[in-house]
Amino acid sequence: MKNRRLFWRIVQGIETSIKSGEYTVGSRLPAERELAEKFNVSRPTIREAIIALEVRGQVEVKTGSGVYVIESASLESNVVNAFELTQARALIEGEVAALAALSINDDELEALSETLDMMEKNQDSDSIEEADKLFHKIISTATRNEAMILSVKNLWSLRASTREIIEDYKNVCSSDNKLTLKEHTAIYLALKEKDAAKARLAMHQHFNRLINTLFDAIESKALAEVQRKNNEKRDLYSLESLVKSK
Amino acid sequence: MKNRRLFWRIVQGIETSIKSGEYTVGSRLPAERELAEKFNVSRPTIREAIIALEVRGQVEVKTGSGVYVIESASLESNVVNAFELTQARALIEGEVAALAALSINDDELEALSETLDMMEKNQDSDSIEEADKLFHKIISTATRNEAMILSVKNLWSLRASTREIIEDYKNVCSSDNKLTLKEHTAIYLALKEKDAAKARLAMHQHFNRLINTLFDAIESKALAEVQRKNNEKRDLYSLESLVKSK
DNA sequence: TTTATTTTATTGGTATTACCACTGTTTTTT
DNA sequence: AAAAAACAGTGGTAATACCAATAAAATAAA
Repeated sequence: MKNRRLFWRIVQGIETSIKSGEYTVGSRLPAERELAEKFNVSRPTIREAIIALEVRGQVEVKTGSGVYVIESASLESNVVNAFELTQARALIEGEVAALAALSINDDELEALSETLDMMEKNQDSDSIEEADKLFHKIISTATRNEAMILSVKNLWSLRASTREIIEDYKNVCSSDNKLTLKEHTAIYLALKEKDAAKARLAMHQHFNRLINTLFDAIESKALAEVQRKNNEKRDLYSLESLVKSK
Repeated sequence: MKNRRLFWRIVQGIETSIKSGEYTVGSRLPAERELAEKFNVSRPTIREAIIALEVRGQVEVKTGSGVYVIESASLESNVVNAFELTQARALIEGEVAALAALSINDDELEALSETLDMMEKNQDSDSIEEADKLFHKIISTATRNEAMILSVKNLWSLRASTREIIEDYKNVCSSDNKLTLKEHTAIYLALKEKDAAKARLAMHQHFNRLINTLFDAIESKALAEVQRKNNEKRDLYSLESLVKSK
């Protein structure tokens, strides 16, 4: 997890300065020579950091003028909370399951079955998360649709990107891993029957339970004010209004 | 469109070398000093290019050892064809429409209506594409779910990333823009009624027609051998087997 | 001979310096 | 007052040197 190379430290430093508002959107960063002095590194190192920021789409470099902070720079990732992510996963992976039911093969079914065993035998949270990840990955692969696979992958990296979400998920999964196993099994059976509608439904139920557990987990540790907001949102993120209208 | 800064040329050069198979996946790139000589630039410039490639996730740098090509580096973009993309958009944006139906407001409905006008009045393909893009973007925004919005955005950038897909889409959209307008209107009306199921269905029908048009367009210009393959795939990408099972 | 250790060459990591090209401002000229 | 020229500041690139980590080769030990 350590940033070995020096320029990553600079990237991090500049990023936090952008987030904190020290360098406002659209404004110019200090000159490379100044930044070099400020961070006590050489100018090439500063340049490397700026290029990394540029490739990430956070700054824009104008020759002869300066380095400017792009608008929609930093904020994007943090606005996604665990509920939004879970709802998105429910809807997208629901369709993924339905699609996979039509084209999954015996090898993949076998691989799915193994992840169930893995989840049943190992009780440590790392192994469970590993099995969980593999389970969903196998199903997305079974769709034979690279665009769907990429979408699922993007959602997963979104989950991994935010510390807050990681925390929330960890609490939920490790506590109720028996439920998770049960739901995974239901999905597996639906896929085995090649029943698209049933697979979609099972996937929805899996995530719907996850959403409710998330709410309970957060409520149990949250302040009263937060509770109010969540109760208002509970309807918003619930799948039930969507499911019933089918 | 020109790559002003020198290191972008190097990035491009190395990328094409990776794609062409000159540098195979997992293998080591030539040393920085060699690359500098090969491209006739200085070593710092090579380093900048490598950092850009690293941030993009195409290579991995191991201190003291070398620069290695990441596995999933080159292939991703090209394996997604127009059919896969359209199927994925159908399924995901179908759910997006259903979700949006529950939370869309009057301002957004008004904005949607304007895109319909725009598409009706302007007949040039650029304006139509602009209106199309805006239409789908407004709906995704109406979900109030950043993860869904991001997913739609990712699919759009996937569309823009592959020249082949752009070509295919351009043929379809400009030829049948009256159909597109009609289908967009149906989606709009369903959203106005706040009918999630109807919105999803309308979105599915929109993309299902697109898939079929894509097949026809490609068949009309393709060779006999390609035709055979496509006919086999037609079932695979069709939504009908999914829709009927609901 | 096999294994462990040391040496050595190679590679990336960083710093320093210098000079160029581009940009925006200031000053000078018209 | 407007246009042109000079200037200072910025990023762009190059060259060089030395450091640190790695991996391969040579050596020593078993």
